[in-house]
Amino acid sequence: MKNFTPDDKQFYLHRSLFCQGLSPEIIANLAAISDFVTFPDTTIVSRAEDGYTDVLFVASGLLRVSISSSSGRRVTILLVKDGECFNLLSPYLNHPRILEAQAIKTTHCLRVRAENFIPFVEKYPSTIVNLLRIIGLAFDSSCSRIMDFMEKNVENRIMRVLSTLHSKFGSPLLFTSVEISEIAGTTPESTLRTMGRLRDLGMIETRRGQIQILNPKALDDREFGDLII
Amino acid sequence: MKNFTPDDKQFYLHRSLFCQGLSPEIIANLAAISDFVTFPDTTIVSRAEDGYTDVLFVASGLLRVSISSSSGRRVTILLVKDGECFNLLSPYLNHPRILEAQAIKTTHCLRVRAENFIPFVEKYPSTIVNLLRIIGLAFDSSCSRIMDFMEKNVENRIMRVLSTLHSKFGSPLLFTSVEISEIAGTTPESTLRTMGRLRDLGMIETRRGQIQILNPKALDDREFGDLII
DNA sequence: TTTCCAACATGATCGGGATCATGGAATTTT
DNA sequence: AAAATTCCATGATCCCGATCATGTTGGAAA
Repeated sequence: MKNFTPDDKQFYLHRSLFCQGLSPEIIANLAAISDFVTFPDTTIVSRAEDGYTDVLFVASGLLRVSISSSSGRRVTILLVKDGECFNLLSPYLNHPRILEAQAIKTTHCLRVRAENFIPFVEKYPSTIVNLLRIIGLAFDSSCSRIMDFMEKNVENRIMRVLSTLHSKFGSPLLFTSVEISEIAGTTPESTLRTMGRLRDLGMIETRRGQIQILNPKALDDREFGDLII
Repeated sequence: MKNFTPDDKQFYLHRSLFCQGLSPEIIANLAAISDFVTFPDTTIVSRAEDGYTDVLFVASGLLRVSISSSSGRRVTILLVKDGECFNLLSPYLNHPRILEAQAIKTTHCLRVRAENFIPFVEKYPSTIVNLLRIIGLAFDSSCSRIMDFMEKNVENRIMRVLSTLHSKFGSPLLFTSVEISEIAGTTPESTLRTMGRLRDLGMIETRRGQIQILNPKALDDREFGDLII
């Protein structure tokens, strides 16, 4: 990837969620304390408990934020795409975190070190509104997932995941049954069985590694608010 | 309850988590925009989707923050006791939320309206650090719960809940099996069966409405980080 | 083209925990 | 004191979904 000028940085930041509505001056300052980093596909960005505190603004590519258990099972919490950011909270948390992040495409990011991010936010408190809105939505989504685990069966959880992915990434979805199962919190077998049923019902079409959503509305379920992946 | 002077307000705020390390000037300002409110036992403080945006600093009593499903099941997300706060995020979220809050003891709070809270934080950006730390811990706890649902059986979840409640409220715990089950995300029957086993193992003692934790360490489980209730 | 591997598909089994049911014990109310 | 209510306790059943197993298909690599 070519070298990036300050203008390039501002270009990317300007279209990020975090910077919506912020003044050019603030964005310029954020650009000044950021630098470009590239994570090739499959790179592990951060591990659980490793104390990673950089804030990343994704310019292109995709990061998977997940948690792994000792039994080797992984749950995907978030898929961070261009315009979104990762690790906004870590600068403020001294405790090591259980989240881990991996690039699942070649991913270009703007990186801001915690020691620069904290003073930046304090200097420009108008950024707090966006910051807390982003965090708030993530928190509510997380609560929503807890309710899904309590109340919804595998079929409903997968329907919701497909619907959410569809509105975020469009169609067709380029995910395998393993990836879907890690998001929905189930097994690949159950995912395939469920998708088989949905296919029979004419709600989706599947090919190897891709899923066409034919009827997004039928998959929708807002009982516990918005799900964010 | 008697009338409260500004000094009383500052006294309570000073010992709250949110105000740790903040200057007296900031605390005085927060006191100035707050007013005392009392919620008698069983009062519903806010309902899902009702757009409640006041921030509450609990001075005494207990608030239960929970989510209910259409089938009538309730999951307890947080128990907010003195020194803790409720609804820090709502001022920043326009969407109605799925959380609901109820006083489960007579509860005295300092209340700050959203329209005063937002300018307050912007005026004193040093509050952000505490704010984001509190939110961050809650978010991580929420992720931790998702993992618990995925990986842990009812027995382990209940052990973890008991251990967490014990370190927060001390011994004996004044909770019924219904309340424990709503925190652990299971049924009262499973809770009683599990507690029966724990009793046989000599880890707890139970009486009607109270639980003595005899061996807190044996109940502890930190695989997915700290649980916050 | 053959080999190899990842992904898809589906059957069979098994168990954890929800659900239903029943009864007893402790408090509170009348 | 009797009645009513809430909580504790435990047995019986049943079902969803994890797990194990086996086979197929598609695409890439050798």
